[in-house]
Amino acid sequence: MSDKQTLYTAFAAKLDAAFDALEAAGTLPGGLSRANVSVEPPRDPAHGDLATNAAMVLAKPAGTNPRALAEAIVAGLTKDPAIESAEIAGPGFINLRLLDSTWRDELAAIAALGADYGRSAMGAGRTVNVEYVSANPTGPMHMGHCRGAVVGDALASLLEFAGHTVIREYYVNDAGAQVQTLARSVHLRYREALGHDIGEIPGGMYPGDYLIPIGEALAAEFGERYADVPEEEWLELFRERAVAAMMDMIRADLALLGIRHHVFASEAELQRAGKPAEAEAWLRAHDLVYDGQLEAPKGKTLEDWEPVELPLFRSTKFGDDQDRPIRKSDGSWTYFGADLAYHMQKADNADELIDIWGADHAGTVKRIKAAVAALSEGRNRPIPFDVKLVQMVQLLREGEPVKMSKRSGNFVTIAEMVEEVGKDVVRFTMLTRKPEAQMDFDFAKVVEASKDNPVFYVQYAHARIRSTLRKAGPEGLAPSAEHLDRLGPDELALVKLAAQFPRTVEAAAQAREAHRIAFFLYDLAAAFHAFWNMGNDDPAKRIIVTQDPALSGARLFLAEQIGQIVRNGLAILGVAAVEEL
RNA sequence: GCGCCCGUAGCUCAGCAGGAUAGAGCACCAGAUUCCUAAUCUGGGGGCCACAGGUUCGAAUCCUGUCGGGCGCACCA
Repeated sequence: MSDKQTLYTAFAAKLDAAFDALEAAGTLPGGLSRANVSVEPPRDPAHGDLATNAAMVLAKPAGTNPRALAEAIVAGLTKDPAIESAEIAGPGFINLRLLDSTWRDELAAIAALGADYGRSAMGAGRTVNVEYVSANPTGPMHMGHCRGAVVGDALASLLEFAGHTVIREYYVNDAGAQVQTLARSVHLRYREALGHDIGEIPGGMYPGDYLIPIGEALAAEFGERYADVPEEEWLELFRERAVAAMMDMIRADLALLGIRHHVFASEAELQRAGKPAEAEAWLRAHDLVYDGQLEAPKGKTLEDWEPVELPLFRSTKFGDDQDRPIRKSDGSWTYFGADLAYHMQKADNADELIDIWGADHAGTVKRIKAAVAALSEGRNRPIPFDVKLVQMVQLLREGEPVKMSKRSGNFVTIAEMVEEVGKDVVRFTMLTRKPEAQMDFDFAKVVEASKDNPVFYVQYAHARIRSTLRKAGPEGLAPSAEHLDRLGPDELALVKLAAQFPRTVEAAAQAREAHRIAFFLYDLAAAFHAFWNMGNDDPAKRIIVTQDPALSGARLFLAEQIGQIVRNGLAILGVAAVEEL
């Protein structure tokens, strides 16, 4: 896939060749590690188009000083016809200036690749499992789930764009005490639908109205059959029906955000299939599980604490603070015990695992990482595993916190949010902050049509481009690559920024940080708006200059490609690029 | 007490897996806008990157410690 090569990797290759030549000539000793050599656009565009730190990094191991080495490298590089100039600056940077034609060619490359511009092959052949959302199936999706959902989904798309095969997975916790409580709550609603007096919903039960229709459906189906019989006769059935209904609801909520998982993995099925027991057997065989006693919790005193012997996983061997129980004293699996087996199952079908969790689960990161580390040993292959913690979002309305009470079941749902501000606003806003930082989400601000609102600002850039292109037709003008030589420094500056999209994608994928795409789009939009504004003062700088079709054609072509990149970036984020506002 | 995350302009935040003089928006100050593609534009001031050490040619970035803020610390999920 040579067409996937970015400008930067192309020049890194040239630099490599220059080093080979220097080694052959004896200027450089052979075998130096070039791992720390970078080729990047300098922060200050005045320094040129590309900069490399090669001389500084290699000078010491080469036994020479940066300046002398830089001169030798420069001498080699200036032979390349694509390099207009190479000069040494600062402590030993080599600044390269490329021929303008390089940037015109890049513009043409954007047009040729279209929606594929920026796609990378870096993940080719690798399958990554991204598990995200995984909310307990006990109610509708609310705000607490939203950020992780968007972050996970955008990350999955980013990794796909960077060439990975991605499995989008949701772990359904349909086996624990919580879903039994759910089943009992639904049973109440079932009896209520039959006309029984259920009084107040007892504390500890799920009080939400969303369970009423489920109770009604069960009443219609079963009549009085399960109304006054012991729990054993209906609990399992009601659990299954309730979970199924909850998952339908959750899937619908996720669809509102444009999220669709490939795999919904059921904890109950996992247990029925005996996976946790398999995991335990293997771990015991390798002395990674033993029967022992838990230490009493530190920092708080539990009155009812008493030591019990439990099967413990040696997570301390892999960096955890304490060994962790995989089964409870009644023999049933702990959440961790099942989750451990679940990660084993995921590792069967992927080279790499990523979990997106809420920050409130931070305390359990070490044990699950320890579990996967142990599994890596068992699989005789490393299973790279990353847990991304997503911080909470505070909802505001005109700067005032939105009051929510879990107890009354009164929380802002994702459905309500999407209805109020729209999917694109929710998604983009969630990605305008790095996930591990807390964020505010102000209903008033995120829909504001102003420069202060990044969602709007990026959308507006795209809409402006599209409206200009629409306007060009009737004027007898069209985008054309024929006279790209008419593009001047202002236009090429825009191209240079746009050309950073592919490396931004790779860097973001490498770091597993989709929000970098959002920030890149904001920068690109800002540069485009600035370019546009020049036309306000000077009509000759407008995109459409009616009396100059050649120039207009070139600028329209430029605008079209900028729009293409905005679309490509927004596509990764799962945000629609609008034609008009 | 222990662990994890965070600490960058008055405010909200970026900072590209160590690079050149630390950036953006808001707010503030000074200008522009009967023209146009204006759901505005141009310019300016403002920083001990919490603090102290260390690694390095070079640190906001990596390491150690301190201080401050948030979260977590069950056989719960």
